[in-house]
Amino acid sequence: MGDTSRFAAATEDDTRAAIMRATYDALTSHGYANLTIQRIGDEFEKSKSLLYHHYDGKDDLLVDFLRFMLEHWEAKAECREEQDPRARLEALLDRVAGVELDEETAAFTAAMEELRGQAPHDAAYREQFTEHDRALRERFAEIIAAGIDEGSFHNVDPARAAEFLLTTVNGVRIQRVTRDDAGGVAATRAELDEYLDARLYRGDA
Amino acid sequence: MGDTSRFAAATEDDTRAAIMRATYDALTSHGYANLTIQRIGDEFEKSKSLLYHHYDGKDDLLVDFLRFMLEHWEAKAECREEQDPRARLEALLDRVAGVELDEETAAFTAAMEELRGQAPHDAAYREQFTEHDRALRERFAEIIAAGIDEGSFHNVDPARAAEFLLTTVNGVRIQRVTRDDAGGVAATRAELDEYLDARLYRGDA
DNA sequence: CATCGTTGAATGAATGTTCAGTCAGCCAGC
DNA sequence: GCTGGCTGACTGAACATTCATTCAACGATG
Repeated sequence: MGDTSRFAAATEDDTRAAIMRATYDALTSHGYANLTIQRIGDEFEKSKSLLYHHYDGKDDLLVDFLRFMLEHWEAKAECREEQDPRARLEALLDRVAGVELDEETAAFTAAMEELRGQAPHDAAYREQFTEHDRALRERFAEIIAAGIDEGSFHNVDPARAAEFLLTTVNGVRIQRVTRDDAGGVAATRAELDEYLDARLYRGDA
Repeated sequence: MGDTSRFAAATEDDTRAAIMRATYDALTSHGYANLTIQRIGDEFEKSKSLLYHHYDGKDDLLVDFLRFMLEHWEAKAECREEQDPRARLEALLDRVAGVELDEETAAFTAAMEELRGQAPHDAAYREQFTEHDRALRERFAEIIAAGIDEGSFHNVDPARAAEFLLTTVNGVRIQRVTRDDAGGVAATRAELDEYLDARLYRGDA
Protein backbone atom coordinates (compact mmCIF):
# COMPACT_ATOMS: atom_id res chain seq x y z
CA MET A 1 0.00 0.00 0.00
CA GLY A 2 2.68 2.44 -1.04
CA ASP A 3 2.21 5.85 -2.49
CA THR A 4 1.77 4.21 -5.85
CA SER A 5 -1.42 2.30 -5.30
CA ARG A 6 -2.89 4.96 -3.14
CA PHE A 7 -2.13 7.59 -5.72
CA ALA A 8 -3.39 5.38 -8.48
CA ALA A 9 -6.53 4.62 -6.55
CA ALA A 10 -7.03 8.28 -5.78
CA THR A 11 -6.56 9.11 -9.42
CA GLU A 12 -9.05 6.48 -10.45
CA ASP A 13 -11.57 7.72 -7.92
CA ASP A 14 -10.97 11.26 -9.09
CA THR A 15 -11.52 10.23 -12.67
CA ARG A 16 -14.68 8.39 -11.77
CA ALA A 17 -15.93 11.40 -9.83
CA ALA A 18 -15.13 13.58 -12.82
CA ILE A 19 -17.11 11.22 -15.05
CA MET A 20 -20.06 11.39 -12.69
CA ARG A 21 -19.82 15.16 -12.68
CA ALA A 22 -19.61 15.26 -16.47
CA THR A 23 -22.62 12.94 -16.74
CA TYR A 24 -24.56 15.14 -14.37
CA ASP A 25 -23.68 18.26 -16.35
CA ALA A 26 -24.63 16.60 -19.62
CA LEU A 27 -27.91 15.38 -18.13
CA THR A 28 -28.91 18.77 -16.78
CA SER A 29 -27.89 20.46 -20.03
CA HIS A 30 -29.53 18.15 -22.54
CA GLY A 31 -31.97 15.95 -20.65
CA TYR A 32 -32.03 12.20 -20.40
CA ALA A 33 -33.55 11.66 -23.82
CA ASN A 34 -30.59 13.46 -25.42
CA LEU A 35 -27.95 12.13 -23.09
CA THR A 36 -25.23 10.61 -25.27
CA ILE A 37 -21.70 9.39 -24.69
CA GLN A 38 -20.58 12.18 -26.98
CA ARG A 39 -22.22 14.82 -24.80
CA ILE A 40 -20.87 13.30 -21.61
CA GLY A 41 -17.44 13.33 -23.22
CA ASP A 42 -17.87 16.98 -24.12
CA GLU A 43 -18.46 17.88 -20.48
CA PHE A 44 -15.55 15.64 -19.48
CA GLU A 45 -12.04 17.08 -19.15
CA LYS A 46 -10.57 13.90 -20.56
CA SER A 47 -11.50 12.17 -23.78
CA LYS A 48 -14.68 10.34 -24.63
CA SER A 49 -12.79 7.09 -25.19
CA LEU A 50 -11.64 7.08 -21.60
CA LEU A 51 -15.20 6.46 -20.52
CA TYR A 52 -14.89 2.99 -22.02
CA HIS A 53 -11.77 2.37 -19.99
CA HIS A 54 -13.74 2.88 -16.80
CA TYR A 55 -17.08 1.45 -17.83
CA ASP A 56 -18.25 -1.41 -20.00
CA GLY A 57 -20.52 0.91 -21.90
CA LYS A 58 -23.28 3.44 -21.67
CA ASP A 59 -25.65 1.29 -19.66
CA ASP A 60 -22.97 0.39 -17.15
CA LEU A 61 -22.06 4.04 -16.75
CA LEU A 62 -25.64 5.16 -16.27
CA VAL A 63 -26.38 2.48 -13.70
CA ASP A 64 -23.37 3.70 -11.71
CA PHE A 65 -24.52 7.26 -12.22
CA LEU A 66 -27.94 6.51 -10.78
CA ARG A 67 -26.31 4.98 -7.72
CA PHE A 68 -24.09 8.05 -7.45
CA MET A 69 -27.08 10.36 -7.60
CA LEU A 70 -29.08 8.44 -5.01
CA GLU A 71 -26.12 8.39 -2.62
CA HIS A 72 -25.73 12.12 -3.01
CA TRP A 73 -29.40 12.61 -2.37
CA GLU A 74 -29.39 10.51 0.76
CA ALA A 75 -26.31 12.32 2.03
CA LYS A 76 -28.12 15.58 1.40
CA ALA A 77 -31.12 14.39 3.37
CA GLU A 78 -28.98 13.59 6.41
CA CYS A 79 -29.64 15.76 9.38
CA ARG A 80 -28.63 16.01 12.99
CA GLU A 81 -30.54 13.85 15.40
CA GLU A 82 -30.16 16.16 18.31
CA GLN A 83 -33.54 17.80 18.21
CA ASP A 84 -36.94 16.60 19.33
CA PRO A 85 -39.00 14.52 16.88
CA ARG A 86 -41.23 17.37 15.81
CA ALA A 87 -38.33 19.65 14.91
CA ARG A 88 -36.58 16.75 13.17
CA LEU A 89 -39.65 15.99 11.10
CA GLU A 90 -40.04 19.60 10.04
CA ALA A 91 -36.34 19.84 9.24
CA LEU A 92 -36.47 16.68 7.14
CA LEU A 93 -39.51 17.88 5.23
CA ASP A 94 -37.78 21.19 4.56
CA ARG A 95 -34.72 19.36 3.39
CA VAL A 96 -36.40 16.99 0.93
CA ALA A 97 -39.37 19.06 -0.16
CA GLY A 98 -38.78 22.59 1.02
CA VAL A 99 -40.72 25.50 -0.38
CA GLU A 100 -37.69 27.44 -1.50
CA LEU A 101 -34.83 25.68 -3.20
CA ASP A 102 -31.52 27.09 -4.31
CA GLU A 103 -30.81 26.75 -8.00
CA GLU A 104 -28.38 23.90 -7.56
CA THR A 105 -30.82 21.81 -5.57
CA ALA A 106 -33.56 22.56 -8.08
CA ALA A 107 -31.38 21.35 -10.95
CA PHE A 108 -30.44 18.27 -8.96
CA THR A 109 -34.10 17.50 -8.30
CA ALA A 110 -34.90 17.88 -11.98
CA ALA A 111 -32.14 15.43 -12.86
CA MET A 112 -33.36 12.93 -10.27
CA GLU A 113 -36.92 13.08 -11.49
CA GLU A 114 -35.78 12.67 -15.04
CA LEU A 115 -33.97 9.52 -13.99
CA ARG A 116 -37.07 8.39 -12.15
CA GLY A 117 -39.01 8.81 -15.36
CA GLN A 118 -36.99 5.94 -16.82
CA ALA A 119 -37.99 3.56 -14.05
CA PRO A 120 -41.29 2.41 -15.57
CA HIS A 121 -39.37 0.65 -18.33
CA ASP A 122 -36.12 -0.19 -16.60
CA ALA A 123 -36.18 -2.78 -13.84
CA ALA A 124 -32.75 -1.77 -12.55
CA TYR A 125 -33.86 1.81 -12.11
CA ARG A 126 -37.12 0.71 -10.54
CA GLU A 127 -35.26 -1.41 -8.03
CA GLN A 128 -33.04 1.48 -7.05
CA PHE A 129 -35.91 3.89 -6.58
CA THR A 130 -37.82 1.29 -4.58
CA GLU A 131 -34.88 1.06 -2.21
CA HIS A 132 -34.44 4.82 -2.20
CA ASP A 133 -38.06 5.39 -1.26
CA ARG A 134 -37.83 2.69 1.37
CA ALA A 135 -34.91 4.44 3.03
CA LEU A 136 -36.72 7.77 3.20
CA ARG A 137 -39.89 6.10 4.45
CA GLU A 138 -37.88 4.44 7.22
CA ARG A 139 -36.48 7.83 8.14
CA PHE A 140 -39.97 9.26 8.49
CA ALA A 141 -41.23 6.22 10.36
CA GLU A 142 -38.41 6.36 12.90
CA ILE A 143 -39.05 10.00 13.68
CA ILE A 144 -42.77 9.35 14.06
CA ALA A 145 -42.15 6.34 16.28
CA ALA A 146 -39.81 8.43 18.42
CA GLY A 147 -42.47 11.10 18.74
CA ILE A 148 -45.04 8.56 19.84
CA ASP A 149 -42.61 7.05 22.35
CA GLU A 150 -41.89 10.48 23.69
CA GLY A 151 -45.58 11.23 23.97
CA SER A 152 -45.54 14.31 21.77
CA PHE A 153 -47.21 12.54 18.82
CA HIS A 154 -50.58 10.85 18.67
CA ASN A 155 -50.56 7.09 18.51
CA VAL A 156 -50.77 6.68 14.73
CA ASP A 157 -49.37 3.85 12.63
CA PRO A 158 -45.83 5.08 11.92
CA ALA A 159 -45.45 3.05 8.74
CA ARG A 160 -48.72 4.29 7.32
CA ALA A 161 -48.12 7.93 8.15
CA ALA A 162 -44.56 7.68 6.81
CA GLU A 163 -45.80 6.29 3.51
CA PHE A 164 -48.24 9.16 3.26
CA LEU A 165 -45.52 11.73 3.91
CA LEU A 166 -43.27 10.03 1.37
CA THR A 167 -46.01 10.15 -1.25
CA THR A 168 -46.56 13.83 -0.62
CA VAL A 169 -42.84 14.52 -0.84
CA ASN A 170 -42.60 12.65 -4.13
CA GLY A 171 -45.62 14.54 -5.38
CA VAL A 172 -44.00 17.85 -4.50
CA ARG A 173 -40.77 16.85 -6.19
CA ILE A 174 -42.28 15.70 -9.47
CA GLN A 175 -44.61 18.68 -9.66
CA ARG A 176 -41.89 21.18 -8.93
CA VAL A 177 -39.85 20.21 -11.97
CA THR A 178 -42.67 19.43 -14.40
CA ARG A 179 -44.79 22.53 -13.95
CA ASP A 180 -44.28 26.18 -14.73
CA ASP A 181 -46.21 27.40 -11.71
CA ALA A 182 -44.02 26.44 -8.77
CA GLY A 183 -46.23 28.37 -6.38
CA GLY A 184 -48.26 25.32 -5.46
CA VAL A 185 -45.54 23.97 -3.22
CA ALA A 186 -46.27 26.52 -0.50
CA ALA A 187 -49.96 25.61 -0.51
CA THR A 188 -49.19 21.91 -0.27
CA ARG A 189 -46.78 22.51 2.58
CA ALA A 190 -49.29 24.65 4.45
CA GLU A 191 -51.96 22.00 4.12
CA LEU A 192 -49.48 19.30 5.08
CA ASP A 193 -48.79 21.22 8.27
CA GLU A 194 -52.52 21.26 8.93
CA TYR A 195 -52.53 17.50 8.53
CA LEU A 196 -49.62 17.16 10.93
CA ASP A 197 -51.32 19.41 13.47
CA ALA A 198 -54.55 17.48 13.21
CA ARG A 199 -53.26 13.94 13.01
CA LEU A 200 -49.82 13.80 14.52
CA TYR A 201 -48.83 16.60 16.84
CA ARG A 202 -50.19 16.46 20.35
CA GLY A 203 -51.20 19.47 22.44
CA ASP A 204 -51.46 21.93 19.61
CA ALA A 205 -54.35 23.71 17.93
CA MET B 1 -70.27 19.31 -47.43
CA GLY B 2 -70.55 16.44 -49.83
CA ASP B 3 -69.50 12.88 -49.21
CA THR B 4 -66.09 13.79 -50.53
CA SER B 5 -64.87 16.15 -47.88
CA ARG B 6 -66.54 14.29 -45.09
CA PHE B 7 -65.05 11.02 -46.23
CA ALA B 8 -61.64 12.58 -46.68
CA ALA B 9 -61.78 14.16 -43.25
CA ALA B 10 -62.87 10.92 -41.65
CA THR B 11 -60.01 9.12 -43.31
CA GLU B 12 -57.51 11.64 -42.09
CA ASP B 13 -58.89 11.51 -38.57
CA ASP B 14 -58.79 7.74 -38.67
CA THR B 15 -55.20 7.79 -39.83
CA ARG B 16 -54.23 10.24 -37.13
CA ALA B 17 -55.98 8.11 -34.50
CA ALA B 18 -54.11 5.08 -35.82
CA ILE B 19 -50.82 6.98 -35.53
CA MET B 20 -51.63 7.92 -31.95
CA ARG B 21 -52.45 4.31 -31.19
CA ALA B 22 -49.23 3.13 -32.80
CA THR B 23 -47.24 5.70 -30.85
CA TYR B 24 -48.89 4.59 -27.63
CA ASP B 25 -48.13 0.94 -28.37
CA ALA B 26 -44.52 1.73 -29.21
CA LEU B 27 -44.15 3.82 -26.07
CA THR B 28 -45.54 1.16 -23.76
CA SER B 29 -43.48 -1.51 -25.48
CA HIS B 30 -40.11 0.21 -25.62
CA GLY B 31 -40.27 3.21 -23.29
CA TYR B 32 -39.75 6.85 -24.14
CA ALA B 33 -35.97 6.60 -24.28
CA ASN B 34 -36.22 3.97 -27.00
CA LEU B 35 -39.17 5.46 -28.80
CA THR B 36 -38.14 5.88 -32.43
CA ILE B 37 -39.96 6.70 -35.63
CA GLN B 38 -38.98 3.26 -36.82
CA ARG B 39 -40.65 1.60 -33.84
CA ILE B 40 -43.77 3.73 -34.21
CA GLY B 41 -43.86 2.74 -37.87
CA ASP B 42 -43.57 -0.90 -36.91
CA GLU B 43 -46.69 -0.66 -34.73
CA PHE B 44 -48.42 1.28 -37.50
CA GLU B 45 -50.49 -0.49 -40.12
CA LYS B 46 -49.37 1.98 -42.77
CA SER B 47 -45.84 2.89 -43.72
CA LYS B 48 -43.33 4.83 -41.67
CA SER B 49 -43.06 7.50 -44.36
CA LEU B 50 -46.71 8.33 -43.93
CA LEU B 51 -45.91 9.72 -40.50
CA TYR B 52 -44.04 12.53 -42.24
CA HIS B 53 -47.04 13.22 -44.42
CA HIS B 54 -49.13 13.95 -41.33
CA TYR B 55 -46.48 15.50 -39.12
CA ASP B 56 -43.49 17.75 -39.61
CA GLY B 57 -41.28 15.31 -37.76
CA LYS B 58 -40.77 13.37 -34.60
CA ASP B 59 -41.10 16.35 -32.26
CA ASP B 60 -44.29 17.52 -33.90
CA LEU B 61 -45.77 14.03 -33.65
CA LEU B 62 -44.85 13.64 -30.00
CA VAL B 63 -46.28 17.01 -29.03
CA ASP B 64 -49.56 16.00 -30.63
CA PHE B 65 -49.32 12.64 -28.90
CA LEU B 66 -48.95 14.28 -25.50
CA ARG B 67 -52.05 16.34 -26.16
CA PHE B 68 -53.85 13.17 -27.21
CA MET B 69 -52.83 11.42 -24.00
CA LEU B 70 -53.87 14.28 -21.75
CA GLU B 71 -57.24 14.53 -23.46
CA HIS B 72 -57.79 10.83 -22.94
CA TRP B 73 -56.79 11.15 -19.31
CA GLU B 74 -59.15 14.00 -18.66
CA ALA B 75 -61.97 12.15 -20.37
CA LYS B 76 -61.20 9.18 -18.14
CA ALA B 77 -61.36 11.37 -15.04
CA GLU B 78 -64.83 12.59 -15.92
CA CYS B 79 -67.52 11.48 -13.54
CA ARG B 80 -71.18 12.07 -12.92
CA GLU B 81 -72.05 15.14 -10.92
CA GLU B 82 -75.19 13.69 -9.44
CA GLN B 83 -73.87 12.71 -6.07
CA ASP B 84 -73.11 14.76 -2.99
CA PRO B 85 -69.68 16.41 -2.71
CA ARG B 86 -68.23 13.81 -0.38
CA ALA B 87 -69.14 10.90 -2.66
CA ARG B 88 -67.90 12.84 -5.68
CA LEU B 89 -64.58 13.51 -4.03
CA GLU B 90 -64.10 9.87 -3.11
CA ALA B 91 -65.11 8.78 -6.59
CA LEU B 92 -62.66 11.20 -8.20
CA LEU B 93 -59.83 10.04 -5.95
CA ASP B 94 -60.61 6.45 -6.81
CA ARG B 95 -60.64 7.31 -10.47
CA VAL B 96 -57.33 9.15 -10.63
CA ALA B 97 -55.38 7.40 -7.88
CA GLY B 98 -57.31 4.29 -6.94
CA VAL B 99 -55.71 1.50 -4.99
CA GLU B 100 -56.45 -1.16 -7.55
CA LEU B 101 -55.97 -0.47 -11.24
CA ASP B 102 -56.76 -2.68 -14.18
CA GLU B 103 -53.80 -3.54 -16.36
CA GLU B 104 -54.77 -1.14 -19.12
CA THR B 105 -55.02 1.81 -16.76
CA ALA B 106 -51.73 0.86 -15.16
CA ALA B 107 -49.98 0.81 -18.53
CA PHE B 108 -51.58 4.12 -19.42
CA THR B 109 -50.37 5.66 -16.17
CA ALA B 110 -46.86 4.40 -16.79
CA ALA B 111 -46.89 5.99 -20.23
CA MET B 112 -48.15 9.28 -18.84
CA GLU B 113 -45.51 9.40 -16.14
CA GLU B 114 -42.83 8.58 -18.65
CA LEU B 115 -43.98 11.55 -20.69
CA ARG B 116 -44.00 13.66 -17.56
CA GLY B 117 -40.40 12.70 -16.99
CA GLN B 118 -39.50 14.62 -20.14
CA ALA B 119 -41.09 17.83 -18.88
CA PRO B 120 -38.07 19.09 -16.90
CA HIS B 121 -36.21 19.63 -20.16
CA ASP B 122 -39.03 20.35 -22.56
CA ALA B 123 -40.95 23.59 -22.17
CA ALA B 124 -43.81 22.40 -24.40
CA TYR B 125 -44.33 19.33 -22.22
CA ARG B 126 -44.06 21.40 -19.06
CA GLU B 127 -46.71 23.77 -20.30
CA GLN B 128 -49.07 20.93 -21.06
CA PHE B 129 -48.63 19.31 -17.66
CA THR B 130 -49.07 22.66 -15.95
CA GLU B 131 -52.43 23.01 -17.66
CA HIS B 132 -53.30 19.39 -16.99
CA ASP B 133 -52.60 19.76 -13.27
CA ARG B 134 -54.50 23.01 -13.19
CA ALA B 135 -57.59 21.30 -14.63
CA LEU B 136 -57.53 18.52 -12.04
CA ARG B 137 -56.89 21.01 -9.22
CA GLU B 138 -59.93 22.99 -10.37
CA ARG B 139 -61.95 19.80 -10.28
CA PHE B 140 -60.96 19.17 -6.68
CA ALA B 141 -61.48 22.79 -5.70
CA GLU B 142 -65.00 22.87 -7.12
CA ILE B 143 -66.04 19.78 -5.23
CA ILE B 144 -64.59 21.14 -2.00
CA ALA B 145 -66.28 24.51 -2.50
CA ALA B 146 -69.58 22.71 -3.13
CA GLY B 147 -69.13 20.76 0.09
CA ILE B 148 -68.49 23.92 2.04
CA ASP B 149 -71.51 25.61 0.49
CA GLU B 150 -73.63 22.63 1.34
CA GLY B 151 -72.32 22.68 4.90
CA SER B 152 -70.97 19.15 4.85
CA PHE B 153 -67.31 20.26 4.65
CA HIS B 154 -65.37 22.39 7.06
CA ASN B 155 -64.56 25.91 5.93
CA VAL B 156 -61.09 25.26 4.52
CA ASP B 157 -59.39 27.09 1.67
CA PRO B 158 -60.58 25.10 -1.37
CA ALA B 159 -57.60 26.07 -3.53
CA ARG B 160 -55.10 25.07 -0.88
CA ALA B 161 -56.76 21.78 -0.05
CA ALA B 162 -57.13 21.02 -3.76
CA GLU B 163 -53.45 21.61 -4.37
CA PHE B 164 -52.64 19.26 -1.54
CA LEU B 165 -54.88 16.54 -2.93
CA LEU B 166 -53.39 17.03 -6.37
CA THR B 167 -49.88 16.66 -4.99
CA THR B 168 -50.83 13.46 -3.22
CA VAL B 169 -52.43 12.11 -6.37
CA ASN B 170 -49.34 12.89 -8.41
CA GLY B 171 -47.20 11.27 -5.72
CA VAL B 172 -49.30 8.13 -5.87
CA ARG B 173 -49.09 8.02 -9.64
CA ILE B 174 -45.34 8.46 -9.93
CA GLN B 175 -44.65 5.99 -7.13
CA ARG B 176 -46.95 3.37 -8.53
CA VAL B 177 -45.03 3.09 -11.78
CA THR B 178 -41.50 3.63 -10.49
CA ARG B 179 -41.49 1.20 -7.58
CA ASP B 180 -41.67 -2.55 -7.30
CA ASP B 181 -43.67 -2.51 -4.07
CA ALA B 182 -47.04 -1.16 -5.13
CA GLY B 183 -48.49 -1.91 -1.72
CA GLY B 184 -47.86 1.57 -0.42
CA VAL B 185 -50.81 3.00 -2.31
CA ALA B 186 -53.28 1.47 0.13
CA ALA B 187 -51.45 2.98 3.10
CA THR B 188 -51.38 6.41 1.48
CA ARG B 189 -55.05 6.21 0.66
CA ALA B 190 -55.93 5.16 4.20
CA GLU B 191 -53.96 8.04 5.66
CA LEU B 192 -55.45 10.42 3.12
CA ASP B 193 -58.90 9.37 4.32
CA GLU B 194 -57.81 10.19 7.85
CA TYR B 195 -56.78 13.62 6.64
CA LEU B 196 -60.13 14.11 4.95
CA ASP B 197 -62.00 13.00 8.07
CA ALA B 198 -59.97 15.32 10.26
CA ARG B 199 -59.76 18.37 8.06
CA LEU B 200 -62.61 18.31 5.59
CA TYR B 201 -65.58 16.15 6.43
CA ARG B 202 -68.01 17.50 8.97
CA GLY B 203 -69.87 15.43 11.54
CA ASP B 204 -67.71 12.35 11.34
CA ALA B 205 -65.24 10.73 13.69
C1' DC C 1 11.62 -1.61 -20.66
C1' DA C 2 6.89 -2.36 -19.10
C1' DT C 3 2.65 -0.56 -17.55
C1' DC C 4 -1.27 2.07 -17.62
C1' DG C 5 -3.98 6.06 -18.28
C1' DT C 6 -5.13 8.42 -22.27
C1' DT C 7 -6.27 9.78 -26.99
C1' DG C 8 -7.97 10.65 -32.01
C1' DA C 9 -9.53 8.40 -35.68
C1' DA C 10 -12.33 5.02 -37.49
C1' DT C 11 -16.37 1.58 -37.90
C1' DG C 12 -20.84 -0.26 -38.40
C1' DA C 13 -25.35 0.16 -36.91
C1' DA C 14 -29.27 2.95 -36.13
C1' DT C 15 -31.49 7.29 -36.36
C1' DG C 16 -34.55 11.05 -38.39
C1' DT C 17 -35.70 12.68 -42.69
C1' DT C 18 -36.36 13.23 -47.78
C1' DC C 19 -38.05 12.24 -52.21
C1' DA C 20 -39.51 10.44 -56.54
C1' DG C 21 -43.14 7.96 -57.71
C1' DT C 22 -47.65 4.88 -57.28
C1' DC C 23 -52.42 4.53 -56.71
C1' DA C 24 -57.37 5.59 -55.97
C1' DG C 25 -60.88 8.70 -56.23
C1' DC C 26 -62.84 13.14 -57.72
C1' DC C 27 -64.16 16.90 -60.88
C1' DA C 28 -64.44 19.54 -65.35
C1' DG C 29 -65.20 19.41 -70.07
C1' DC C 30 -66.79 17.13 -73.88
C1' DG D 1 -71.27 8.93 -69.55
C1' DC D 2 -66.76 9.05 -70.71
C1' DT D 3 -62.02 10.91 -70.56
C1' DG D 4 -58.13 13.16 -68.77
C1' DG D 5 -56.14 15.97 -65.54
C1' DC D 6 -55.72 16.73 -60.63
C1' DT D 7 -55.34 15.98 -55.71
C1' DG D 8 -53.78 13.74 -51.72
C1' DA D 9 -52.93 9.58 -49.17
C1' DC D 10 -49.44 6.44 -49.36
C1' DT D 11 -44.97 3.79 -50.30
C1' DG D 12 -39.98 1.96 -50.65
C1' DA D 13 -35.61 3.17 -51.26
C1' DA D 14 -32.50 6.20 -50.41
C1' DC D 15 -30.10 10.16 -47.72
C1' DA D 16 -27.03 12.46 -44.27
C1' DT D 17 -26.25 12.41 -39.56
C1' DT D 18 -25.50 10.68 -35.11
C1' DC D 19 -24.92 6.96 -32.22
C1' DA D 20 -22.15 3.54 -29.22
C1' DT D 21 -18.15 1.23 -29.49
C1' DT D 22 -13.36 -0.27 -30.85
C1' DC D 23 -8.51 0.06 -31.49
C1' DA D 24 -3.81 1.08 -32.50
C1' DA D 25 -0.74 4.30 -30.95
C1' DC D 26 1.22 7.78 -27.65
C1' DG D 27 3.42 9.57 -23.40
C1' DA D 28 4.36 9.67 -18.78
C1' DT D 29 5.63 7.02 -14.71
C1' DG D 30 7.74 3.54 -12.20
